Amino acid sequence: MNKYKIDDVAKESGLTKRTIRYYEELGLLEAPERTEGGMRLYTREHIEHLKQIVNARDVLGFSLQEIQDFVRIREELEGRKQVYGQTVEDAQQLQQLLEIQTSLDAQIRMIEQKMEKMTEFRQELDRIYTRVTDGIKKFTP
Amino acid sequence: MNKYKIDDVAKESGLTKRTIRYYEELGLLEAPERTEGGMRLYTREHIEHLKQIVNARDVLGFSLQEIQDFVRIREELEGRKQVYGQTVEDAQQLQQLLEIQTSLDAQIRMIEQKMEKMTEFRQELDRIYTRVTDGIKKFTP
DNA sequence: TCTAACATTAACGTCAACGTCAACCTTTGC
DNA sequence: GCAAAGGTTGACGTTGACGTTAATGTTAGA
Repeated sequence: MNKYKIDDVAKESGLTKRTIRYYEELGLLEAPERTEGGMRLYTREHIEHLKQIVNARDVLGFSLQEIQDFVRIREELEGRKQVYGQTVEDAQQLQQLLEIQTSLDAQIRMIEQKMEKMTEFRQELDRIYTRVTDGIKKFTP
Repeated sequence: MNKYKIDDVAKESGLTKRTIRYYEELGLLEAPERTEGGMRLYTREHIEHLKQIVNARDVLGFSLQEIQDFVRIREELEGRKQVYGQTVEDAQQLQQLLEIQTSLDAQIRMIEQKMEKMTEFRQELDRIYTRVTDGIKKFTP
């Protein structure tokens, strides 16, 4: 089966059920299909998406608000696809793309800055590490 | 003068006075010297230390607790220096160094994992960026 | 020396990001 | 077909990381 209930999703993502619902409530995670009775039915895509969110949260230290900004970009791109058939004005479409590009630019610059700082931090750790191993050598000739 | 009062430190570090005192309360920042009347007098070292904390917090997304772990390592190393004169048993010193080394190992591995994930994230951004610029090209031949 | 400008502690307030609990409804396995 | 297991929506509780305010003391400069 390719439909998952919330507890399956919780187990695979490492999040609690509460958190998963909370992310949906915030608009971070797309609201899944429901059964007749109201039970949420997730797809693989939801799970992958959640893993990305966890990544951004834990690894990049993004707030849920910041992640929201990122998700919005993704959704605007998806949204564009859906209206492809209808004749949305070209100028407007272009305008939208340019805005997304600006947003992306900012995000990429931010990531690069973070990686730079992280490298610095790593080097600091390395320096300390060297000092420690040198110290150990003195005791174990 | 090489002594700073809390407002100077606040201005240079970008933190509020409240936050600076809070970090001291948590043990993140070393308690500074005081005047007769009880006013805190910081040194350049305090300021640099604070900047590192801000970096770890904002860039690496560390919680104050995680930063605390890092600060502890630094302090244990400094602490070792101070007792250098006294005859602390060699075996004990070595033991301490080995513990620090283990701690550092874990931290370095964590950082490396974060950088890996960050690279993934960057690539994802690049992919999206490409799609967007391709979309723009279609409108501007 | 006296006052305006800044510091200190203590205590309560706030906001994000969930945890937890209750009351109730669905599914599932025997 | 029925009980146990699991899901749903509120709603209130908690924790971390500070903000804010009050009451009071300290410094610096005219």
